[in-house]
Amino acid sequence: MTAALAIVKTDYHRKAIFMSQADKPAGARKFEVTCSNCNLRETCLPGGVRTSDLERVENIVYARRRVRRGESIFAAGDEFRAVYGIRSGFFKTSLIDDEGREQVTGFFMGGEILGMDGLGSGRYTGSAIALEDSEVCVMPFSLVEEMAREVPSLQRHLHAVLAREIVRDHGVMMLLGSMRAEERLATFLVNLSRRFVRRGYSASDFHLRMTREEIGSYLGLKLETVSRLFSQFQKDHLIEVNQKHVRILDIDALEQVLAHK
Amino acid sequence: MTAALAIVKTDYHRKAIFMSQADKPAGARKFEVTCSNCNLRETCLPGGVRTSDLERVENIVYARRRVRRGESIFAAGDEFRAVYGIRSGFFKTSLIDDEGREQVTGFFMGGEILGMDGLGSGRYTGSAIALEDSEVCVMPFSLVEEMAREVPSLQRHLHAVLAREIVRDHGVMMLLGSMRAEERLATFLVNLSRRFVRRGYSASDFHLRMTREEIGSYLGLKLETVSRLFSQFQKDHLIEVNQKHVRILDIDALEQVLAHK
DNA sequence: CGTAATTTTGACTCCGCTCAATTGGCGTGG
DNA sequence: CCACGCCAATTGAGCGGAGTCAAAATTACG
Repeated sequence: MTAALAIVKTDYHRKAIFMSQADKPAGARKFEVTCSNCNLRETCLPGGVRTSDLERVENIVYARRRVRRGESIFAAGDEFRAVYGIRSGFFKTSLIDDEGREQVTGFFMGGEILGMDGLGSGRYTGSAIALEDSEVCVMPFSLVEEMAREVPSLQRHLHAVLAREIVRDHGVMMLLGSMRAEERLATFLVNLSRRFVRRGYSASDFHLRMTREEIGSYLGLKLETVSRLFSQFQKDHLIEVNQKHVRILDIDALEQVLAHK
Repeated sequence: MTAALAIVKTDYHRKAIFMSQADKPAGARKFEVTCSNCNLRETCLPGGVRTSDLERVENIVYARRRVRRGESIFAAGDEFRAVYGIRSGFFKTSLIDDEGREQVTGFFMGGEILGMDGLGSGRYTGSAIALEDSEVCVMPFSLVEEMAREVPSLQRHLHAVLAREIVRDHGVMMLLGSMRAEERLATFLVNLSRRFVRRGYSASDFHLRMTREEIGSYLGLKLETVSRLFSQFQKDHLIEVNQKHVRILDIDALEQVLAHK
């Protein structure tokens, strides 16, 4: 009990330090949904933490923050303070190189974690931008680290989340390094579909939140090529496309696109 | 003192469990060089751990392991038990996809850490293969996690190492997604050069441990293209190449290759 | 020392890029 | 409500960079 109180105290101390305009608590809203009853918990940071520890662990969510479409939750070069769990919405992360070229490094949705790239250097190396109105859970990293020392299951899951990002990146490297254009787009669609399913959305019917240019950047293709491939896939009865709306007609065939070189 | 003893005891317990043919301690050799007097400490896992804690932390190096050129320290699918700090030598990491295509995901040298991709799933997702006779420090991950809970500076550095890998991967994504062939190879050479310098080797004169095919796989190019680019760079007096030996003649010009699209 | 592996170089091909014009969707303001 | 303008997406024509196929040269290694 003493220990628990000490932790709470520390939390408030940290919160005072951490407080900023951008991340201030949204009043009582904070407690409407806690990690305990969040349906995205398993993919998110507190995943795998057992119920008895969860009460303590959910204190790492220091605030919720709403972001509108087009806004960023952090930008390259910003001081690293927190990682963000996506409560709702859709994001892209990207890097800008010296010549101003944008490289989209990923698309992220509910339950996934943003901002881990800042952990090494003390600054975020990329930016995270909302592609639709969204809400994120702000998890000050000093709290995460502190709690991870005390709750092994949280520590393990933090490591798993970091490793998952590394594995994901390696997958993208494989995609960019050794796949042809059609395979890249098919992979992209299949991957999106799987992630939507897991969140209870339709596997075959969804709305793309990103532009052809953003898809192209992510896949190492030009936007015209992406557009042509969508048309091609439609002609081949693999999908139906209408602007940002996609319906997958033949997921097996789409997966076959990957299978035969 | 009691605490210290308890840890030591735990270490031995873990070691007994962890013991395997592949990773068994190489007798007394283990203690020739410890983390304290290892010149690669700063890049490696114990980096940033202060001297007073170092004595405890160096117990995470449970053994040294020699690997000959061509041998792997772990392969995709192997059970994840440890991460490996490179004591000496040179490695590639790679993935094999369903069609048997290899994608080289990175090249690694002294002080760098291998195996972190296994952390999430309990199995390594890629393989690490020595490109020359090498030696690695075996760090059982259960020990690393345990110690990270007790030594905050180790915890922080572990996170930094994981994040560094993520940032590195994002850099490769940018390279693969938005650079032309010459830019890719120039980036690769400049990057190698910088890493050699930091380890006390020549910035301009080095031996490539990998084949043209491996470079090509890493850079998303065919081996013939890599070969042609080497010849091209030589013709332009940027480098001198003779098979695996490279001498950089004009590092500034090489960096310029990146600058102008 | 002989065989296999790696590297280089050439000739040709083709996938994805560039440039350009057109269409469609959507919010804003008259 | 429609007209306008802006941005996103589509589609076409032509080109060029990197891939493919092939052969020769050089090196590594058992």
